Parts: sequence; C-alpha cells; structure tokens
Amino acid sequence: MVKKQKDAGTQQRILEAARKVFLEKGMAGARMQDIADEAGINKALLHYYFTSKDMLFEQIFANTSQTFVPHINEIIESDMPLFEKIEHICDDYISMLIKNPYMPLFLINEINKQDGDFLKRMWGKQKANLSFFVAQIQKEVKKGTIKPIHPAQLYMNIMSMCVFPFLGKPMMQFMTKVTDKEFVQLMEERKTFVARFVIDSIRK
Amino acid sequence: MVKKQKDAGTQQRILEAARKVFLEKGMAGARMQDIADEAGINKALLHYYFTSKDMLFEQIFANTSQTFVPHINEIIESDMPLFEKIEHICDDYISMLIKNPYMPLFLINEINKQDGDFLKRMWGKQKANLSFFVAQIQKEVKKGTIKPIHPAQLYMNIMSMCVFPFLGKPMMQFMTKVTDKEFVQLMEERKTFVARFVIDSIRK
DNA sequence: GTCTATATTCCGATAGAC
DNA sequence: GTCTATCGGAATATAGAC
Repeated sequence: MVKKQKDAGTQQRILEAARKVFLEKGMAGARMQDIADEAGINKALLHYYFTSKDMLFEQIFANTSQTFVPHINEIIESDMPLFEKIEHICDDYISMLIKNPYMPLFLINEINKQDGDFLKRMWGKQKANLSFFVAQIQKEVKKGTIKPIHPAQLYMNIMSMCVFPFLGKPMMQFMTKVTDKEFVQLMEERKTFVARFVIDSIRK
Repeated sequence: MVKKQKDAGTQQRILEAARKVFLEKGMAGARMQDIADEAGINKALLHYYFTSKDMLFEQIFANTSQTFVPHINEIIESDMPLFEKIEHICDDYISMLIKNPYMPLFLINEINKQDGDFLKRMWGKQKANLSFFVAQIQKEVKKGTIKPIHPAQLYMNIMSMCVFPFLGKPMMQFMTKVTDKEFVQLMEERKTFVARFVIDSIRK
C-alpha cells in the first residue's frame, strides 16, 4: 500500500495523546514533550505532523467542544414531553461525563481564556440557544402542570447538578470521604436522582 | 520610623497583585512579570520579597482556600433548622461568589492538580466533614418532614447550583444571551431561588 | 529596598543526517 | 518518516550597583 502523505496511524496516535495531555493539563500546562512521550515519538516528529502547539491545541479544542455542544442541543430541541426530556438530559449528560471526567474542567478553562467572540466563531452556526426549551416551559406553566419558573434558572440548575460534581470531585471526596469507586457509583445514581429532584421541585 | 525588615506596604501590594493575577490566570498561566506590573514594581524586587514563584503561589493558594472552607463549615455545623440552614448556605455562598467570581475556577483547577494527600495537609485540621449535616438530615427524614434522600447527593446539589453558574458563565451567556449586568441580576435572584428549589424538592 | 543587567532554565521550533 | 542535535525566545531567578 502506497503512503500518499503523512502516516495516518502516527497522526492518530498523536491526536489521541494530545487529547489526553491537553484535557488533563490544559493549554498552558501541557508540554509538547509530554504529548510526544505519550504518543511514543519525539518532539521533532511531533512538529513534523503538527507545525505548532497552538495549531494542535486548536484542533483538539474544536473537536472536543463540537462533540459536546451539538449533542446536548439535539436533546434540548427535540419534541419530547418536558419531564421525559429532563430525564433524558440528566442521563445522557452524566453518562457522557462518567466516560470523560476531564472534559468539563478542560472546556470551562479554555472557554474562560478566550475572548468574547470566540464562542460565536466556534459554535455560532449551531444555533445553540434555548428558545425552544424556554417556549416549552412557558407552555407547561400556562397549562398549570409546573410552577412558574425562570427557564434560564431551571436550565442552570439541571446543568449545574449534572456537571459540577465532576469539577468538584476532589473537594467532594475530601468532605464525604468516598473512594473513587464509590464516587462513580454516586454518579450512576445521579442519572435518575437529579431528574427526580428537579421534577419533584417544579411539578405542581 | 525604623524598618526592621521588608517593607510591609510593598509586601502587601505584592500579595494583592499576586492574588489577582493567580486567580485570573492560574499557576501555569501567570507570569512573574504580570505580578510585578500589577504591583507597580519590577521582577527583581518581586524575587527579593518572595524567593520563588512556587513559594508565592503556595501562600496565595493556602490563604484563598483557607478563607473559603472554614466559612462554609461554620454554617453547615451550626444548629439552625434544616430549611433555614439551606437558605443561609445559598445566600452566603452566592453573595461571596458575586464578590469573588474567579475563586471557584482557581480553587478547582489547583486542587485538581495537587496529589491526593494535599487537601489533607491543607484542610486536615479543619475537620471539614459533613457528619453533623448528615445526622440532621437523617433526623428530618425520620420525623417525616422531608423525603428520604442521600445526604451527600443533597449537599452536592446545593453546592452545584450555587457554584457552577460562576464556572459556566461564558457558556451560559452564550446560550441564554444575557449581558454581564443581567447575569449578576440572575445570580442575585439565585440566592433565594436555589434555596426554594431545593426545599420544594425535598419537603413532604 | 529598589533598580539594571545578566545568568539560567525551560520549551517550542528548526536543521540536517539517515 | 523518524531521529539527534541545536537554535532562539521567553520566563524564572540572581548579581551587583545605588
């Protein structure tokens, strides 16, 4: 088999290594040497495949954030009944985070460092907004199935309870003295727990 | 007036400058030059007062985390009635975070980077645990005033809803299109909103 | 105590042999 | 395509004059 250009296998190994290192240490903390080591190559070869650290990082960041945002939008904008949708969001979110525990800290860090227009450039085309969700909530309020509530606050609550535990894990473990294994178990339980907690609070 | 040792005023200015820079950029992102600029001095003088960046950082980190943890423990371990305590925690937490919006990201980042035993060394003596809160909840469950609930999950929920919005602010602003001023307003409203949300969910 | 100038270390990036 | 060796810049840290 003829290799037309850069070796696809090596390129893939580098991307995986870069993803791992960047997610754990962030842009500022990551070293090209770390990534090279993780990929089992040396720095020179790393630069042969990806000319600069900035460029490599941008690929990882774009890829990570774009597999995250559209996924949740899809659920939010679906036409499920509200309670079912809430259950779906919690389950889906937490399942994904159990598999990618470093993702929230990475994304939040890097998003905070970018200028204001950055998200627009990156996510602008994905019309990531809550208008459909807001309308759905207002409809339910009018029907009288749920208490009056500010949709943005409700959404913040759901997102907070799903994501924060993965950010505050070390602090939580210190306070509650749970082991790593027990922590995962707590998160598994959260998939249904958070949804029930929310629904119990808003239903009339 | 005789100066026995290093100028207290300058030292203070440096600490304030370091705190500001470290909170905004974290250990890896902060530059000694930034801190010197912020304090209105040069790098050499900065090193005269604090021999190394590591050492300066450690002081800021220790100070920041130690003004944070005991504060919340005090409320948790008080003997207020449960609902009142929840209201108190939310109000207090969010008020503090409106004043120190960079604190959560800073603490979470740096805590995540430390090894497992680090928190024990730093907070070990402050017996930061939830045993009293747990007992109080179990008592209320037995009395039948609240639904059965895992205390750790409940505490995670409260903490999540108070802290997360400050971490996810840019993402939230992108999705909900609120301005900075409106965001602060939303947080002000959250002081009572979160408490009510929690209490509505757990009360029988 | 504060400065300028310089040493030292670290890290991203490139040159050039194979 | 992969390596060793090295450059060049940036950042921490120190030397030494005032």
